[in-house]
Amino acid sequence: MSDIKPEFYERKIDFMNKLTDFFKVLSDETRLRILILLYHKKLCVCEMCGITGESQPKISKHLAKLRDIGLVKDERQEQFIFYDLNLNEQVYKGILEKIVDNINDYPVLKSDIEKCKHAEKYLESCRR
Amino acid sequence: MSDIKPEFYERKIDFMNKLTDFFKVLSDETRLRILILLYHKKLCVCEMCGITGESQPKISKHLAKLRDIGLVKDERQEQFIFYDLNLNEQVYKGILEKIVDNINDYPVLKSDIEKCKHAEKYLESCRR
DNA sequence: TACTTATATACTCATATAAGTATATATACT
DNA sequence: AGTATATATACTTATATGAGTATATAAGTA
Repeated sequence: MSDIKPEFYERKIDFMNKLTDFFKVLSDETRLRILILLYHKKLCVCEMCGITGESQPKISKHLAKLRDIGLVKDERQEQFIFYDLNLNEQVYKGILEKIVDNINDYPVLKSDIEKCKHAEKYLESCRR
Repeated sequence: MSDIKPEFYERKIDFMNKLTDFFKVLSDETRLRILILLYHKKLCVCEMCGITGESQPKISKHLAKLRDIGLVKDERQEQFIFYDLNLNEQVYKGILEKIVDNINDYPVLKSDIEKCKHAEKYLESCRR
C-alpha cells in the first residue's frame, strides 16, 4: 500500500492510486472480512475479534490501515471504540455490493455476517 | 499472490482465495491497466507495451501472472501472441464494469482505452 | 540453416507486507 | 490515586513483490 496519509485522500487528487490501494486492502482476507462486516454493521474492535477469531493486534493493525486511507472512521462509545464504513465514493460501495450479492460463494464471509447479527455477545467474550 | 496453479482454479474449490488474489491483481496499476484494456479488446503483447508505454518484460511478467491464475488466455496468431480476458465468473466482470462505468475518474485508463482503438499502429512501433 | 522478431523467463536487488509478541496508551471503574 | 480493560503501536522476522537487465525460447523469414 502506498504510504499516503488521509489528508491526501481528502484532497482527492490521485484517484488511480486510491483505487489500487483499495484493491490492495481487499486483497488481504482479514481486511476483506472486516470491510464486509462493517458493510453490514458498526462494530467495535473486540466484536470483530470475536466474530473473526483473529487476534486483537491483528485486527487493530488492519483497522489502522483502513483508517489511514480513510475507508473507515472510529468513534468511542464508553469503553469501546466502534468502527464504521466511510465510503464516500460509489465505486467502492458498488464493489463491496458485488461481493455481498455473491455471498454464497464465500462461506467465511457469510458466516461472519451471520455472527455479526448477535455481535453484542462478543463484547463480553472479549475479556482476556 | 498465493502460489496457486491454474488447475486449482479450474476445480474452483477455494473461492475466497481466488477473490483475494483477484484483488491483488487489481492492486497493481500495470495489471489493472492490462485488464481494463483486455476488457475492451483482444491485444498482443507489443500492442500493450505500445499503449501503456511499459517495457516488454514488465508487461510479459504481469501477463504471466494473469495467465497463471486463469484470468486471461493467450493465443498465437502468426508472429503475435494475443491475450484475451477469461472471466468465467460474473463477480469479476462486474467489478471491472464498475471501474469502466467511472472511467472519467481514471485518466490513465481512459487514455489507454482511447489508444487501444487504434492498437494496430502499435504493432509496427514494437520493433526494437 | 542462419537470422530476425515476438515473447517468456531467470537473476538480482530493493522494498513492502503480514503476523506474533510484548508493551504503551487511554479511558473507565473502585 | 490505583487498577482493570479496550485498543493501539513497536519491534522483529519471514515472506512476497515489483522492477530492471540480460538472456532464452520459439516461430517466421531469407
